[in-house]
Amino acid sequence: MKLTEAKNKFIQAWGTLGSEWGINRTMAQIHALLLISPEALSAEDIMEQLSISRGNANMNLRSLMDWGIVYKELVQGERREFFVAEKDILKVARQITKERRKRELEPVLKLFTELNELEGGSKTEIDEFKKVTSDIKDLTLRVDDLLEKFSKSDENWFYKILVQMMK
Amino acid sequence: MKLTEAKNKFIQAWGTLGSEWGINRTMAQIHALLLISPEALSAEDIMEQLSISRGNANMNLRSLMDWGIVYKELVQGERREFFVAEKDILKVARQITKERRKRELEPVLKLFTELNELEGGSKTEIDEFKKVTSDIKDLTLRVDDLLEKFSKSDENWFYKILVQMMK
DNA sequence: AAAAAGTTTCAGAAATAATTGAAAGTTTGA
DNA sequence: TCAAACTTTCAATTATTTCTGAAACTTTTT
Repeated sequence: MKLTEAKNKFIQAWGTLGSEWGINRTMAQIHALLLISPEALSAEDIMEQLSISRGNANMNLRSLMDWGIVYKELVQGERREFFVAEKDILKVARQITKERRKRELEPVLKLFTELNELEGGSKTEIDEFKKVTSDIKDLTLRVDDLLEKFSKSDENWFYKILVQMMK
Repeated sequence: MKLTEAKNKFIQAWGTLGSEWGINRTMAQIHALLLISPEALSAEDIMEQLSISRGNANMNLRSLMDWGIVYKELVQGERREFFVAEKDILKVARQITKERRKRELEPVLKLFTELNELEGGSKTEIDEFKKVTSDIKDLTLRVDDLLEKFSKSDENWFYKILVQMMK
């Protein structure tokens, strides 16, 4: 397999994986492209290599920066901006975990906690509702906790989670 | 908060969470509805409560059954079919983990392993590519392994993962 | 200060995903 | 066997998400 082919496959695969997990395909592809690029790329480079418009490139680059996994890089004597991806994969994973937890898990967790406090007698329906929401809340809390540990961890995350789990 | 309101909020939230994580909103809503229902529901019940068409209900129910988190239930003397959700939330989580691993993680893992074998000298570009894909593959393997442990675990999964991690 | 070089925004267009509804298919039991 | 009761499928429609491209904006240089 040639390098170019391999690169394309990687970008494609990263895009597919992203969109299967709720991340915009193009955003994932830009990320992939930057990940495997030894130097910082300009918006033009990205637009060209992925055949996308300036607007699209710009929006998704901004998102990637919001997620904290791509940075702007200013090059001496160059007017335009360049972009680099965080290359430490563990750091990337931690960052994504942290953001998704904050944006998506935290809000439902809050709701489930509220729902779980639903007062009322013991009609079958209410019992079932309380049981299920309480179970879900408990599991979500455990997962959320584990993800939090991971997102705050250093290289020894495996060890840290282990300790945490023994509590 | 009244029960009806709480139910609706729950169904809504489960649908949103689903679609944020790559699962069809309606599929997640049907799942939510069944989860909090004390008895099995017919396709009609579901169509009515969520205001969706027969075709939509049917397709998503089939998907839920493919995922192994909803079952058909035959009621004595009733011609039509009823559906129940798996109520053991841990079991549900395990099942979803198992399926997504199989459908989505396994294929990319396979690709990354291939890409990682890319032969070739030591041009900066090739080095970078190898480095990144190898790092990603390693992390993915660890995550995949952890998820596999979880999806095959019993109630003591925390303990089991812990043991596994010590190896 | 104004032109040049670059960046951002956003309304409309295009692409993708989900849904409907009606026709085709199945199963049951008289 | 056939008609009633129910289920499945799928082409066409609708809804949602993503993308484009041009205009507005910002910064730098002369």
